[in-house]
Amino acid sequence: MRDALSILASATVPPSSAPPPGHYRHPHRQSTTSTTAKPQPHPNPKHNKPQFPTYSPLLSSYRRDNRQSLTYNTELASKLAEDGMFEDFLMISESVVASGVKPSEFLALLNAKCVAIGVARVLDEGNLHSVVKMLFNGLEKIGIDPVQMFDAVSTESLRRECRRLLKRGEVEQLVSFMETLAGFKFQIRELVEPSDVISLCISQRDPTAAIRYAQNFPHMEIMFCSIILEFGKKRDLASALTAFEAAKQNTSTPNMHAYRTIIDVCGLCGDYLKSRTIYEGLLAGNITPNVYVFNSLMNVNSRDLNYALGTYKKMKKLGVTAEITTHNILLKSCCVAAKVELAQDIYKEIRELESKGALKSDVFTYSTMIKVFADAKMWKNALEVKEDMVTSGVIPDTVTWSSLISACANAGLVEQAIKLFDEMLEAGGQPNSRCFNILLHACVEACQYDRAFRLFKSWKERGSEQTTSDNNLNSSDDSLAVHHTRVTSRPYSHLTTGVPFRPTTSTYNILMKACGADYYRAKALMDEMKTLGLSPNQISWSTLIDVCGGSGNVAGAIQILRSLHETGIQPDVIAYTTAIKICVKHKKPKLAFMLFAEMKKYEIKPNLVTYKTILTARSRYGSLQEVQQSLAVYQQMRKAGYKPNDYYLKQLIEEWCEGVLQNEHHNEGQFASRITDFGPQSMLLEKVAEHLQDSNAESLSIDLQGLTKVEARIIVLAVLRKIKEKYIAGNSMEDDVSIILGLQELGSDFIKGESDGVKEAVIRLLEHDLGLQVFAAGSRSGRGKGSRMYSSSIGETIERSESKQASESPTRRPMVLQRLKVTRESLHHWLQKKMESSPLSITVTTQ
DNA sequence: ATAGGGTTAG
Repeated sequence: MRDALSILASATVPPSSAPPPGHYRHPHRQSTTSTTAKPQPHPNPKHNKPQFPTYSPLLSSYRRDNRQSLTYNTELASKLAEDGMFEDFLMISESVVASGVKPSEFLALLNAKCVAIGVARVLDEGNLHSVVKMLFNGLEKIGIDPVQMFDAVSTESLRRECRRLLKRGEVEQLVSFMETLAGFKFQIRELVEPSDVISLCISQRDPTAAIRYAQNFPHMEIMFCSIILEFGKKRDLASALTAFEAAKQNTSTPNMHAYRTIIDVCGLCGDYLKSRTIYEGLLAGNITPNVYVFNSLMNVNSRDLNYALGTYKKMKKLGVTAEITTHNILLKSCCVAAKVELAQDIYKEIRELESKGALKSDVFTYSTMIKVFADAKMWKNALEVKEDMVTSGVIPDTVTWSSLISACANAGLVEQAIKLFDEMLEAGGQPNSRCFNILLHACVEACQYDRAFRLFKSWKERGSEQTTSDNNLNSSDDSLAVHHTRVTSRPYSHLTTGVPFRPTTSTYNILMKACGADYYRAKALMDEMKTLGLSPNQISWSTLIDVCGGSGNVAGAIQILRSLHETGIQPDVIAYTTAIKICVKHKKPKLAFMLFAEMKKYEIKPNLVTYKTILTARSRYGSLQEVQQSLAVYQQMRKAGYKPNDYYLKQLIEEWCEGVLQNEHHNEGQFASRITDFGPQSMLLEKVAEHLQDSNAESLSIDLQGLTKVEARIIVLAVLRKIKEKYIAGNSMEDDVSIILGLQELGSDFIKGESDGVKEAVIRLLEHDLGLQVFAAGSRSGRGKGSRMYSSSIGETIERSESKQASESPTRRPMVLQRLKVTRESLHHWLQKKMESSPLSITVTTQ
């Protein structure tokens, strides 16, 4: 009591004296009381009601008489609390308790409503945290349980504050508040819905706050898992991982649930490698993952069949029992990898385990297996699985039926698909949009476009009938069925499904494809889709481009692509590839290349299909520039990591190169080489591309090292063709053409291998076929000595030259880079001759 | 707590 009073007294002394030692004072209050002893309006302008002033008569009277009644003191405390002056409230409270009043007694006498108003006031002032903490600490020190002091009304003001912070998105404030309240044993779950707090943390990408909040709950592990999962759903792997690490720190025993959750999240975020790292972390810590962790790991990595199988083995080795889900995931993995046989083996194994009672196949097992066969177009096997299923007493669900129908659709069996659809209805199955779509697609795949439209129309009509007149269902049902039976002589029960039909964007996309080349019909479908509140997706646009182009309207197709940009939709690779295909199909290679350049401008990466499509744009050789263009595409393709095994381009290059010979009197129409002679790993196209690059224009050196005869021939011809094109364009030859053959040990034959016969083949081509002059030019011997014009007897010349060189150095035979030189003069002569025999070329030059 | 079905380009 004395202590409290002296503190109280010090609060009123002028600023010249020592600052008040009160530990209840927060900085703000301290400054106002120390700078002025005079009354002063509350610093918060919104706060109209003046605070309980330090000079108030109540306090003065208190100072005058220490021995006032308990009632008076509690009234005073309530009043102070009501005005939000909790420092003073605490002083009074402390003095009351110090005078021997039991905290619970004091508490009972306090006006709870005043406390509630005061709490609300303090919270409104915005200095929530420190004030609440100060108050609670003070209460605790006195021996009053803060929770006890908060009745329904004041708790409601806490709750209101929580809602306000939540609405404002003040995560830090809210979570700190929660921590404080939880520290005083408040049931924070009752103040604010935990999922709302977590959601706020997730939306603000604040995993730390979420974890801090979760730590206040007895079942924090479960909350950690939901935090990890929620971040995953937001595709925020980094935050999910932070939450996961925190979860690990907070639990003494490894939380398998958290492990499997983070692994699932890795899958959601597309980072399957990370899931492996996490799993390896478990193994490294000598912790055996449970079956859920293994299932999740296998599922996330199901695109990598070997990994999934390896994990399965590891799991067995560690003594973890695989369950049906584990096997289902393995089947899925096989399905993705299109490994039908392996899937069959696993399926057999499952059935064997089942016969032993170790396992029970479920609807997932059968549906997945049906999908395996559906993808492989093995519809009969798919139907067999259905029989297995029926004998095992497992009821097919919508997904099972859909997969079965899809199996027939993929095999082009419309009738069978419809039969299954009917069977499904008879069995009481409820088709959904996906199922309807599969059936429509079955018709489209089999080019039964009319049928697709008829089905669509009947389903739509049925849908509206059901919504308008449910009572007339039966009569209209029958008449409709009978009508169709008469027209088409089939039982068509699928027209009367009794299930509402809700078309989706996919439905419309499938139907748009069924429009064939009828652009206006496809366009009308797209409009209809929009009126139903469905939005066209990338597939819709690509299909529309395809239909438009297919109708012969290339400009229209490109226009659609452009309009996509204008409406803020980024066309995807497929939209561009489709447009490029249209250009190629309508023999507009320039447009195709323009679109190809455009897509790259928009940073849309071409894929294998795009490259293959664009490379078919030039089916016949044209100008050097055009060949260069194709070759540039080829090089990009290689750079992007696609296999360089393109038949079209090789053919194009070969044709273009051999074109050099077209005007020679021999070789008419006959290629000396065949494209099939190129090895699969051939660097030919790379080399040709290199030689034809404009940057290489002045370099007249051809390196034939490591090439086969056929390849060497193509390269030489390519360079000659380039020279010819340049010549026609007005660029004359400045130098000899140098051909590098390879290293040769002096006096010996060429190093045996692929280069065998290259020299002879090249010389034959140049001298015999083209009538050019060729010199041998070993780099060691120089022009005067080693160079020798080849005569008609090539072999003899070489032999003489070689034996002479050999005798010069009998003991040590150095390596020499063998070269050939084609003289500038003979090239000029050849070009001249070609101009004469090719009037078109002359026309080009004179223009 | 995990697993299965539909539509676009070569």
